[in-house]
Amino acid sequence: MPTKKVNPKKDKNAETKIKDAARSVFHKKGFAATRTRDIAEEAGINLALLNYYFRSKEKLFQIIMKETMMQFMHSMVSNFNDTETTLNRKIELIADAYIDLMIAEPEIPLFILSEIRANINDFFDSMPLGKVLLNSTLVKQYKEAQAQGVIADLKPIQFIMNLMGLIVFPFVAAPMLKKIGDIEKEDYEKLMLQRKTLIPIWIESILQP
Amino acid sequence: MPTKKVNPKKDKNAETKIKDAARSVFHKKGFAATRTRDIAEEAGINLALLNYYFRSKEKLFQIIMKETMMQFMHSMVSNFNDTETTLNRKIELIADAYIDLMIAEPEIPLFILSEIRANINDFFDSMPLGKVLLNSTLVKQYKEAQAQGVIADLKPIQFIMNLMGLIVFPFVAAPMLKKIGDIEKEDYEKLMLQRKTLIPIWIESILQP
DNA sequence: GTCTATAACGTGATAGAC
DNA sequence: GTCTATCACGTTATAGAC
Repeated sequence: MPTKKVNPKKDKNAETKIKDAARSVFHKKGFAATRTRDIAEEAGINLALLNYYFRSKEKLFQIIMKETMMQFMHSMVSNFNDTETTLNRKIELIADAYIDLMIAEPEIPLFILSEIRANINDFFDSMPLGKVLLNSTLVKQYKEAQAQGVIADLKPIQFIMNLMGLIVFPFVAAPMLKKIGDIEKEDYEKLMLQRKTLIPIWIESILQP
Repeated sequence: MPTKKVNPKKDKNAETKIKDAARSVFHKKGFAATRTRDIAEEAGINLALLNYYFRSKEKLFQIIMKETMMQFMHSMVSNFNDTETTLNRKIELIADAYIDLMIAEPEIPLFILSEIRANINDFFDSMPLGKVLLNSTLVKQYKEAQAQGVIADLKPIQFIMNLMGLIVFPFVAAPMLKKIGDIEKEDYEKLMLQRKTLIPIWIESILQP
């Protein structure tokens, strides 16, 4: 059995190189602004190989889009439906997981929002996200807490908007906010890490009855 | 002196029709995904007229982008720098103005965020938004309140992220949130109107020391 | 599997008649 | 000012040699 190579870049075959490059370029520029030549160049392969392996730009994009959505939704769905954790703890875990993900891949949220708008039905047809969130354990616990009167009377969807807005918006608007605040990348990440602990506190104070 | 026509669509000349169509299509699809033929069709004019009046797609886009940024920044800068209003009142006015604007033109926030990312330096070079917000009256009042210990110790930029996130995110993510919550356009607008009064309350409770 | 060369197509832009 | 016809170019995709 051959030992795994140490350098992860060196032992990648052409197909993997193309996919990785495609992910990077699509995430940064979106479908329409991306040229297949950009991807080939970034991957360091011949342009014809892209079509050889993936048939078309469209098909390659669909693969990347699907994987990216899955990656983004996965921790959401699993965190939202954990039956072992309290409401407050879930909020901590969600903030933690998403901020880590977006520090690692800051292009993802704006990519998803832009491409979903361009192609709204394609994705929701193939993944019935529809009722998943509103039937989640998190929302059940939220409604229960409301019935007990321990949190404010606020629609679940408003609560989710607040939670996601506080978590995601600073990443979606990062280029603008960095300019406004004259903040370097490393300092911006520190601000985001602070928000991991602050957001659960803020959400709690918002929900005070 | 000729009386103004009643129907605003009928008396528009070709140049105005093109600009209005361009704004609409660019806002919806962004620069890269927009074809000049889309604009011409939407405007109901001949494709050649677009170049006759605006020279190029690029030039036309720059005009739209500049106007849109101005529209979006205008109420921000003026509200942020009003010396007659208290901090709490400013937050109310900002939420009110922005939610009204985005109900009227829901495509604007995602358009701006996407195109700024694609073209980050072009815009901030021509409009020195840099220090405008952090030197604003609002931020001065915010710091003053902190010095007096009446609000929590939280960096101004974090405060602005929260405020903007709570206001803007539901519009940026509207297509996704509508699907998740199974919400129609009119009901979604009602939720947004509720947030006008809720956001100032939430911000206040977040800032509780 | 990988390359070069080129076909096929879409899009931005213009020439020139009216 | 407005139109038709067309050019010029960039981009996606493929044929065919190796």
